[in-house]
Amino acid sequence: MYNYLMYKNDWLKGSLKTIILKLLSEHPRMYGYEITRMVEQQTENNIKLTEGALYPALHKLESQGLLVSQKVNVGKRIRKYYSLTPQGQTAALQHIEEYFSFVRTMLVLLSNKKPPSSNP
Amino acid sequence: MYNYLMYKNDWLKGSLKTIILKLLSEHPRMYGYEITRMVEQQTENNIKLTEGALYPALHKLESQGLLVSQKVNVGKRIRKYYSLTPQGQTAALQHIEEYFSFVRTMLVLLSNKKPPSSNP
DNA sequence: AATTATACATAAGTATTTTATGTAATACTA
DNA sequence: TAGTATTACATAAAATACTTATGTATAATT
Repeated sequence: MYNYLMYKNDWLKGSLKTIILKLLSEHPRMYGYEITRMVEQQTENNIKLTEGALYPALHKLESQGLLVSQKVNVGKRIRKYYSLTPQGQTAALQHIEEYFSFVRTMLVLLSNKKPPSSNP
Repeated sequence: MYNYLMYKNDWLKGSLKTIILKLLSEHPRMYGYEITRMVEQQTENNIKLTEGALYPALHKLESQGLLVSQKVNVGKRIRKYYSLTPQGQTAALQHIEEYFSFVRTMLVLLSNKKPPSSNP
């Protein structure tokens, strides 16, 4: 139905980790589905995460020790809540800082105006 | 020696096309090596394109009709100059616009502050 | 003479994402 | 109450883009 994102380009590639770390740094614990919903809500449906990308990314971050998960029964269904480990907290802050730095660099590159022509 | 970029992350993935289109929209023609140099210069070495990524990207943009190339002999060496086709010009403007829109969206997501705690 | 810079190119390997598929409970609606 | 949509997890094949490595060759510098 939907692509990964409204933006047809690949800009979001590599930003999934950044988004996950950011949301978890603002919320004590979240589960996967909740993350997709919150991203849609906060970006007014401009960014839509796909499950096929999100769940493996969460698993990887957990295997790297940045996240821990906890399964919680909700009725007969299971929710898997993720939260940042202490290591993950540090990594998240640094990661987000670096992202801003990256964006600043890209904006320098993309905001550059054509240099004045050498003709008078 | 260097990675694709100083930023160890994958944020630049998918932005290579954007960078190429931007530089070519500001310069009537450029060749690959020149693009890598200009990106380094303008980003103070924060972004370094690798040839293994750049050349295939240029080829692809050309095959898509956004660029045309022209080989020029410089001494005994060959330079391959690229420039935007009319279609490429339009695409570049739109692409860069969309990139800014994407960045704005990401910044909304990543600048969100923790909502005030419900405790008094 | 040797190294660095210029200038192109491709190919194997890796990583990330898309797309598709699967399972199952719960909620809504016609 | 039957069908659809939503919630909620997961994985696997295919596509894609990039890194890393390699190759060729000229020109400039040390």
